[in-house]
Amino acid sequence: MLQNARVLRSEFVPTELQHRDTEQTALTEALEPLTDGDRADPIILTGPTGVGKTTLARFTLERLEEAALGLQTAVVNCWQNHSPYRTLFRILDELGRTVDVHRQSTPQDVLLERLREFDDDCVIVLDEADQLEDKSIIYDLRRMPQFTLVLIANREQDLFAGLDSRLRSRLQGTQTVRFEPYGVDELTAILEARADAAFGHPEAVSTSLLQEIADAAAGDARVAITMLREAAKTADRDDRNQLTRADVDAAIPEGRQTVRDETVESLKPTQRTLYEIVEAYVDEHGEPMPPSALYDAYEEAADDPVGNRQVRRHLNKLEHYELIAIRGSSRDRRYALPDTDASQ
DNA sequence: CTTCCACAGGAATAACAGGCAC
DNA sequence: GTGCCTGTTATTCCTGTGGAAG
Repeated sequence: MLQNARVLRSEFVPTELQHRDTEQTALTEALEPLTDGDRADPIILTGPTGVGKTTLARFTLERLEEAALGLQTAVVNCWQNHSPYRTLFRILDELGRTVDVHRQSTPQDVLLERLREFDDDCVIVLDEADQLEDKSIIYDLRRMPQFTLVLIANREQDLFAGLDSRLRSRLQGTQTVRFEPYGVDELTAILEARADAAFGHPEAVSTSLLQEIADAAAGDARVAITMLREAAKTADRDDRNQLTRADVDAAIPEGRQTVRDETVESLKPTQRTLYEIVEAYVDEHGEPMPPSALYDAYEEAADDPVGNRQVRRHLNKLEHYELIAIRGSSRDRRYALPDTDASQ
C-alpha cells in the first residue's frame, strides 16, 4: 500500500505547509533583505517539539534560495553537534568548505577563520541552539557580516541562559516567532495530506483514525507522523491496503516509543546505562530515584564504571536532552523521568 | 548553634584517539 | 614507525549548599 514512504519520515519537507501561515510570513519577511543582497537581522523561532520550526525553516530557505541567487544556507542541529568545534565543522561542511579542513587535527580557531573568510551571503540555521555547550559561537557568527542567523529553540529563556550579557541584550531586541502546538484538527489535516501522498489511494485510512492519532500525539507532529508510519508499516507487512483500528491502536504506543528510542540510540554507552537505570527504577518504584541508589546501581551495572563526578556530568546531559528530570538540590536531589505533559 | 553528611558542580589536569608531518 | 597537534572524556581536588544530628 505504501506508494511513497518518504513522506512519512518526520524530516520530510512538504511542498506546502499547513497552518503555519503567520509564522511563514514572519520568517519570510524577516529574511526579505537577502533577496536584495542585504544582510537580514537575526531571528529566533521558539516553540515545543514537533510544531514545525525546523520544517518551516527548511521550507523557507528552499524558497529563498530560488529568489536570491547565490545565497548559501547551512542548517545545523546543535543537539547532535553540541560542542563548538562540531557546530563550526558542520557549518563549514554544509557550505562545502571542509575540503582542506581535516577532522580532529584542525584547531577551532582555524575553523572560525575559514568562516570569516567566507564571502558569499549565507543563512545559518542553528537548530536546537539552546543545546549549544558554548554559546559564544553565536556571538562569533553574529559578528561576521556575511551571515544571517536563524536560531531555533524550545524556549527563549533556555537560549538566553548562558549567553554573554552583551549578546543577550542585543538578541533580546530581535524578532521572535513563537509556535503554538497544533490543535487536533490541524494535526489531522497534516496527517491527511501525508497519508494521501504516502498511500496512493484516499480510502487507505479514515479521517476518524487520523483524528485518533492526532489526539494521542498531543500537538506534536513528529510523534503523530511517526505513529502513522508505524501503523502503515504493519499494514504494509500484512499486504493490506487499508489501515485498521488495530493498526492504529498498536502504533500509538509504538510511535511514542520509537521517538524516544531514536534519542536513546544516539547516547554514549555510559549515558544509556544511566538512563536505563533511572527508567527502570522509576518504572518499578513509581517514584524518583535518590542519588545514592543511582550511583550504586550504576557501579553495579557498568563493567568499567566511570567516576562519581563524571556520572553527574552525564546526568546533566541527560537532563539537557530531556530524557530525565532532575529535582531538588543537595540532600533531597532526585532523578526522575520528565513529565510527558504537553500542556506548555 | 555548631558539626556532620550527602550531594552538586567548578577548575585543573591527565588519558586517549584520530589525523598529519616527518 | 615517532612526535605533535587536536577535541573529547574521565579523574582528581576542591568549594558550596542545605538538611539532620549532636
